[in-house]
Amino acid sequence: MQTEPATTADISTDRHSRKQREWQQREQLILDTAQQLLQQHGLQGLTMERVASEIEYSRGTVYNHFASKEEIVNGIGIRCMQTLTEMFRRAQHYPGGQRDRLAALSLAHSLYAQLHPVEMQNMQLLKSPDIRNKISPQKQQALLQMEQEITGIALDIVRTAIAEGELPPSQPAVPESMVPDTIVMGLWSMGYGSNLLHLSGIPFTELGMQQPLDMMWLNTHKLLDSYQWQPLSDQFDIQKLKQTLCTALYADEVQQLKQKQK
Amino acid sequence: MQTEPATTADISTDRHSRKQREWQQREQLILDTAQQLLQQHGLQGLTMERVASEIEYSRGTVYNHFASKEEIVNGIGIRCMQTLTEMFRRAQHYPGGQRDRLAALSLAHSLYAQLHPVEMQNMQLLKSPDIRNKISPQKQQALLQMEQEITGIALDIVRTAIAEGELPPSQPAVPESMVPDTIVMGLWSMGYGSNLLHLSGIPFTELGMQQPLDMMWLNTHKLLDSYQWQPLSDQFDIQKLKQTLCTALYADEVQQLKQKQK
DNA sequence: GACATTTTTTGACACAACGTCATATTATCT
DNA sequence: AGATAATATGACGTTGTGTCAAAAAATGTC
Repeated sequence: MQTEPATTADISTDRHSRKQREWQQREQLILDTAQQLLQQHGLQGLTMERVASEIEYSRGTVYNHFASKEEIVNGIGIRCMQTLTEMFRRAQHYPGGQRDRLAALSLAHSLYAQLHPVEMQNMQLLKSPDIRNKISPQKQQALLQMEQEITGIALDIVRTAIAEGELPPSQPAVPESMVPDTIVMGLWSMGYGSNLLHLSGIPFTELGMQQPLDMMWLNTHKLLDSYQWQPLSDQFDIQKLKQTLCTALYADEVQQLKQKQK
Repeated sequence: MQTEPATTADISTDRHSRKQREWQQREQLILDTAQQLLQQHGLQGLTMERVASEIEYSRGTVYNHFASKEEIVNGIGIRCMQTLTEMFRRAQHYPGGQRDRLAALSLAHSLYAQLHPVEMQNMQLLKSPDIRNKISPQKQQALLQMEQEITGIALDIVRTAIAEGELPPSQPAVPESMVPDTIVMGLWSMGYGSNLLHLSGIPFTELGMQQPLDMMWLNTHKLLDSYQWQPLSDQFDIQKLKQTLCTALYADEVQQLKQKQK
């Protein structure tokens, strides 16, 4: 039987730790390769066979790392969440009001979705029950942990806003304890939905509408306004804010995006 | 070569029309069977082989109707949109303010998502490019048409609301011509996102949050409020409205849902 | 009703990918 | 160097796909 080198203890001999390093390095190599295949050829084009031949090992070896294609996709998902988390952290420390920071999360989410459309779309797929069953509980847990981290950042910002008086703690029709959840979930679902609709390829213009992402920024602020989150959007220029955030926090990503669209 | 009987003309001889009827009947039978397989065994469990054996024809025959599993899923998608449209139409004719009607759409969407989780989730899958390529443009068109119909209903309601003065035609930061789009897209993406997040199986309670659907109704109304859509939600009881709409429009669906959760 | 023609159905075939596992290979330890 | 443990390999059985020539059934003609 083959077992993955223990990840916890056992850094005693540097021999072992080297092995471990190599193992993890290959794990990343596999994920790199798989992600590339996913981007270039879609989920269909991502097969264990191709991954194996690409990294110049045999299929069996790949199976030593990931028990199925689904686990690979899960692995890619985790890495996605990691980079998204990193973008969120930048927003979290943006020197400005909490409202700006929260809005920045929204922006980050949509930039990310545009930069990694395929990954984004396939993460959704990971959620369906019959696919979930093919992923070890451990690895599911790892993904969940990232999700937890990300929501944590958002919740923190809202709580700080309340503490600092930007946002009234009590809202009509919402129990006080639920206020942060509700706001975070509102933003999250709106962002999530907009991004997925954007990626869906529905020709909105033919349906007599604008593109979802153009309206998302607007609606995000409308929602924040309705919670009386100061400053309200008629007191500043939301388009300007977007520009500012883009250059201050996400210059790199915007750059990449331009590159990509060219 | 085998060709599908012409769908347009040629009802001349009743012999032909009978054939055609039989053909369409079987098409439905296939979709029925496939949908059932999808619900019970997930997308993995839906195979041409099983469908064929289930309807007691050979695989070849199934391929005469649908060139691939993807086309079957597309077919299921179209039927889903049809029943959703029907639910939307009920909302459209609800005797009440336009705001109530639009809110009813939101409700319908979420009831539907709860009743047909698997279908809902897999419709999203249809949107990824590499799957799209496996569906004939014609059949894609059919799906698109349903989408068009559905957005049409929503847009109509908003326009009527403006005409009747429930909703100010001009909004800060939104070009007047874009107001209906923006509102519809806001609601759509929020509903879409909430529903998908709800189905995602993320254990929100473990992340210290409520369930998405509980907050969706609230946030929907917050959003409408922020557009100054009268009557604002502090002038009536949104929970009460939900109840009313459930019994007046969607008693059946609510019933089914209870059945299902039991 | 018998025969020709067209339509529909069938299942065998070639292919692609999956996941397993006994065996071969390589690295490590003494 | 020889023993032992870790790792990699690829052949194998299985399941599913999509195609297509041939069989079967239905339809049209006399």
